[in-house]
Amino acid sequence: MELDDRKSTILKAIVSNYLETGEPVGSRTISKMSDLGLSSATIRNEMADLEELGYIVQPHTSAGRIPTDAGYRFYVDRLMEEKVEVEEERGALLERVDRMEVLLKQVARVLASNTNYATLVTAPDYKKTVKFIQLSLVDASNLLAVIVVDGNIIKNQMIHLNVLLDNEDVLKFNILLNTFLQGASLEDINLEMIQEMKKQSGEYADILDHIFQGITEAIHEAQEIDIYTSGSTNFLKYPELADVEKASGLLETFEDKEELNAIIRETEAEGDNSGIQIYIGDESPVQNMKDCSLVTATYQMPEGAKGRIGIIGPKRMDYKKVVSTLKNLTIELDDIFKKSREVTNDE
Amino acid sequence: MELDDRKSTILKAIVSNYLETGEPVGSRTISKMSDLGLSSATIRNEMADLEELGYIVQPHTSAGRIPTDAGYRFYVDRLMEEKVEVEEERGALLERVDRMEVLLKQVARVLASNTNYATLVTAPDYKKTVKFIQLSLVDASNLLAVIVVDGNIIKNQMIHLNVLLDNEDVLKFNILLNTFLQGASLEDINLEMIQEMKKQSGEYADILDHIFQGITEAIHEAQEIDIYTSGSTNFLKYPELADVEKASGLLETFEDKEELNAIIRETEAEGDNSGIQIYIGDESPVQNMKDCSLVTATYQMPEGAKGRIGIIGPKRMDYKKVVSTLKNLTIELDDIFKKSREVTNDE
DNA sequence: AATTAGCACTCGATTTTGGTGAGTGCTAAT
DNA sequence: ATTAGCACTCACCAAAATCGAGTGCTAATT
Repeated sequence: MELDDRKSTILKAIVSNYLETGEPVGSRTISKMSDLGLSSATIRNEMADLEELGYIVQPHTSAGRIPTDAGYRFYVDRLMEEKVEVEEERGALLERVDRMEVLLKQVARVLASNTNYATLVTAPDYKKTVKFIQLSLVDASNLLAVIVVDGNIIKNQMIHLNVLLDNEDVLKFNILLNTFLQGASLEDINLEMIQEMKKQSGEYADILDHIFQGITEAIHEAQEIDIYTSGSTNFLKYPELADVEKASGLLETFEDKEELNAIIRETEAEGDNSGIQIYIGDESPVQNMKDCSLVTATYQMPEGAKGRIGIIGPKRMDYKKVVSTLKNLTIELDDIFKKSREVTNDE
Repeated sequence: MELDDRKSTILKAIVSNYLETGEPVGSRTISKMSDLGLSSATIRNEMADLEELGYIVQPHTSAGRIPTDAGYRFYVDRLMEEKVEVEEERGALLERVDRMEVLLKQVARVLASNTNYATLVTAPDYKKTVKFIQLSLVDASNLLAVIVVDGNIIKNQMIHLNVLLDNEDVLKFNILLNTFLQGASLEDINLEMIQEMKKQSGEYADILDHIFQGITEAIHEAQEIDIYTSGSTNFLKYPELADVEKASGLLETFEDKEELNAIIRETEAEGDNSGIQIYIGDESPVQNMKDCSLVTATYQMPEGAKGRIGIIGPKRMDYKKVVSTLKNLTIELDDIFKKSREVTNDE
């Protein structure tokens, strides 16, 4: 199934040309464009072969050829020389921001406006163990619970009280909570643990119940996976996706964070080397996206937590540019994390 | 410019019919549909008058009539009898949720799925005075600032330290901060105030600087206006909006929270009685939305803070249903707020 | 044996044509 | 004031005609 040099060259020419123009490309075009110095007739013969091998198809008789998924795949794997080389000079795409949430939103936005595709960014998957818990009395009837999770994710929960507590009580609770929960991973915090704590707290058992409820909610919240998107309207810029049918399917998928998350998780499962993964057409995990390609990259925080950046666009996508932009962005992002350990924070 | 009864009846018939079918409606249809017992010829004469008055137009010669913006306006103001009456029995559309953020997202979602239009919901405009500030030492080099704003909005900020502080220092800061800032409205917290505090803190001035920076950021964040949207893909369901041109304009507007916010603010400015406002076509504040109608309603929290719920759809929209749904939702929402003062919280 | 020129052929895209019918405006009769 | 009647308009649709890019095949060329 390996292609000889000439076929490769021709396939590459076809794909490149199609990526640029979006029109099926004919033998004459290739004959003139490539430096092989072959007539269109010869090219035609080769194209017939490439079609038989499954790399290209004719949308209809008497039209030029367009790449199949396999054709794109071959192009991406073997033919596309990455001009990447991390364009140092272009300098920073990202503005340094301390808040994780804002930073990742920015990444999604910058990527979308740089590539003109739809983008998504997942928050890093922290270890998620409890680092610190604090209750404080905001006023007579409101207790504020603050939970700091590894990676400095902070969650708050306001707890309404129907008994009066003084600061001393609160202090006691704080000690109790921290003794039990500090260092515990979120998944491990379960009913047993809570039962045990209640036992130790004696008289305060029912208030504690109330408090636990709040804390549990906050913990659930901390476990939610955040996902940021941008540029979903870019779908409409590409004629091959712009019909109502497809576009609304895509946009719905893109609005549904749950599903997006499932998708991105799935891609994550795949073993990975360079950090860049490309899913072309039917290779992608979701039916709705069969006319699209998905390209993802992994970024990493100094502590090892990883997150993903991805773009979704038409199969006829500027893969070179996308891969290059993605690489640059992850590098920049890694860098920001490295340099800015000093400030991290909430939500 | 007032219409006699007959013209009104005819106009109403035209609009109703058009809302249902989306097709231009002809004289024969009206003649048969209405109970006026008039021939199509008579209707035709009346329609000619209505056209002259600017309430209806023909998309082309030899087509039926469709309402103009003025026609819709007249319908909405005078002809549409609201079947509303708050459908008690239908019961709760909303699930009770404590977290404001989740609740409002839910409102947007429910509204979108109930009406099949795009929806947006703004967070209530709290008074925004500082209720409580607390610093705590998370670990040796991280200080956590928690700020609770009136309405129980909570913001966190992690502050990295390059000096060692002990709990006593932190306690001192807490007292200082609360003395100065408690009860202050966010807008009032300015440089002068901070200068003053620094003076009083003496030796700790430069650490305080660092801390203020964090707090200021958190306050800025608290001032951001949250806006939640849902169902933007519904635009594509309406043929009159589904061409790429318009749809992408709308979707972009809808993705841009800044702009949305500006829009909703603008509508707010308008004096208002029933809480429901309707903007038809060109009446709407944004060019992109000239083929749409915007309907907004105001909800209110017991403390008086107000927020808005809105839907955006094609001009040919089921105004009755929308108004009714909107009214029911705001009532339900007001109710939830009333009943659930006990728990409020973060973000 | 590989390449190429030449040619008939295919088929989507675009334009042209003509027919159909819903709906109108106007006039004359009721 | 209303209505029946009629000529007229024009979007819409389908069928037919035209066009041209691009093909596959064959026979000639290197």
